[in-house]
Amino acid sequence: MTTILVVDDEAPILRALSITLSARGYTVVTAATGTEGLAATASERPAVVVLDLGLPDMDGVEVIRGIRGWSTVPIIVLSAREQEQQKVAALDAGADDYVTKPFGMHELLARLRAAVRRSVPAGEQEPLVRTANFVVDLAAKQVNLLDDQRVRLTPTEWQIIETLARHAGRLVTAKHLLHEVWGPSYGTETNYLRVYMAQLRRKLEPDPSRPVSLLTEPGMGYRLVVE
Amino acid sequence: MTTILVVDDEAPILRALSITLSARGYTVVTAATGTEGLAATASERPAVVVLDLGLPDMDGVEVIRGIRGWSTVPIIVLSAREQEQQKVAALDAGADDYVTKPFGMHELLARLRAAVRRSVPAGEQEPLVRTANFVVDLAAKQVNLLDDQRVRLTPTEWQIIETLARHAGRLVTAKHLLHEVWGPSYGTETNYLRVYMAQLRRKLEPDPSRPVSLLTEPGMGYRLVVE
DNA sequence: GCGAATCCTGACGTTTCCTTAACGCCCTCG
DNA sequence: CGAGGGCGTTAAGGAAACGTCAGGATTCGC
Repeated sequence: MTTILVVDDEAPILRALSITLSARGYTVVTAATGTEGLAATASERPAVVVLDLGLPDMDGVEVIRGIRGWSTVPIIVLSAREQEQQKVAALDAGADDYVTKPFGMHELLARLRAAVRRSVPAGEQEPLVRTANFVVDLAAKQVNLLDDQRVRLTPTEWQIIETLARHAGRLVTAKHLLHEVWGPSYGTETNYLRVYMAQLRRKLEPDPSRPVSLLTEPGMGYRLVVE
Repeated sequence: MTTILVVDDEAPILRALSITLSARGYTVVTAATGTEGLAATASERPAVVVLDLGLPDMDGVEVIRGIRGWSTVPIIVLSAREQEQQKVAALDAGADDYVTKPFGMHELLARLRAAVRRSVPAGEQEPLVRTANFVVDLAAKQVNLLDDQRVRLTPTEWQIIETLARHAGRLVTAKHLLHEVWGPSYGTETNYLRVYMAQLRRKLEPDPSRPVSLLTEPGMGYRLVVE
C-alpha cells in the first residue's frame, strides 16, 4: 500500500530497514546509489524517501536537489555526520527530516509515520473532485460519471486525471504534467498529452470535440474545471 | 509576515529564540505554559509552533494533542529528554519534528525553514487581485469577470495581466512590461503593448474605449487599478 | 507463447496565436 | 494652422500549437 524508498549503500542497513519496514506493512523499494535512487523515485512513486547521505556515486545534497526539482515527496535523511552545517545544507536543499546514525529504529519509524501523515492529509482534504460530467475520487483512484457508472481508465490516463484533479480549477502546464506522469526527464513531449487528453475526453466528456471540463489553454497547458 | 509561536517556560531560551527569530524576519509570539500555548495557537494562527515539552502546567504530548484536535500547523518539539520513547510519543501525537537540547541554532533555523516550506502549500491562500470589473487569480492563472464568467486569455495576454497584477495599483513602465513578457532584448517595441492592451480591454473592460482598470499613463506606461 | 490491452510515434488537417503593417484619432508644439 | 509623435484599432499572413487517426512496439495476463 504505502511504498517507501530506501537509498543506502550499506547492505546491512538496507536489509535491516527492509525487514523492519516490511513487517510494519510498508512496501519497500531499495536503491544503493544516488542515480538509482533518483530513477526509483521517478518510477516507483514512493510515499516517502529515506536517504543516506554517504552514497558512493554522488553527493547526498545533490540527490535531494534532483528529487526536489520535480517532486515534493517527503525525504528523511540518514547520516553519520553530526556536523550542524551538514544538517542545514540537507534541510535547506529540501529534506524534511534529518536523523543521525546510530539511530533508534523506533524513532525512525515514528519520524516515518509523521512524514507519511503529512504527505497524506487524508482527513483534511476532500478526496472527491466534482466536475460538470464526472467525479474524480482521489482516495479510491477511480472516476465515476454522474450516474455512478464507473469509467475504466488506463494507468497513464489515471495519473493525468489525478494530477489535474489535485490542482482542480488551476492551470497545469504541459511541463508539470509530463514531469508528474512520465518523470523528470520528460518535458517537451506534448504530443503524448494530446493523445491522452483526447482519450480522456472520449471517455469523460459528453461531446469530446467540445470539452467543458478538460479544457486546453493553448500555449499554456490544461485545466480541470470543477463544479 | 510569517508568525512563529514559541512555547517554553525558561525565560533565557524564550529570549534567545525571540531575538534570533525576529532578526530573521519572523514575527514571534511567545507563551510560557501549555494553556497559554493552546490559546495562542488559536488566536495568533502561527505558521509554525515551537514547543518545549517540559512545561509546568501540563504534559507536552497533551499540548500536541490539543493542537492536533483542530489544526494541522507544523509543530517542532524541543526537549532535553533523549529517550527514544519520549520522541516516539511526541511524534505519534502529531509533532512534525523533534530537536534535542542543547541544539544548534542554525539547525533549528533550518528545521524551521523546512516546516514553513511545507506549511505554505497547505496555507491555500489564493492571491486574488480585484478590480472594478474583473478578478485576477494568480495561482490558477485565470481571470474572471464579476459574474464569475471565465475569460479566455492567450499566453501573452496572461503574462501582461499577471505582470500588471503583481504590481497592482502601481505604474509599470513600457520597458519593464516588454522585459517581463518578451524578454530582456526587447524594450522599445511599444506597438506590441498597444495591440495587446487593446485586446485585453476588449475582453475585460465594459467600455473598451473608456478603460477604468487598465489605464494608460501617457509617455510612461500602464497601471492596473484595483478595488 | 499467444492475445489483448496499453503505450509510443508519426502524419495531416485544423485551430489559435504572434507579429507586422496600415490607418485614424488626439494632443502638442512649432 | 499644419506637422508630427504617441496611442488605439483593425486586419492579414505565417508560424506554432493542437486534435485526430492509425499503425507498430511493448507490456501484461493467461
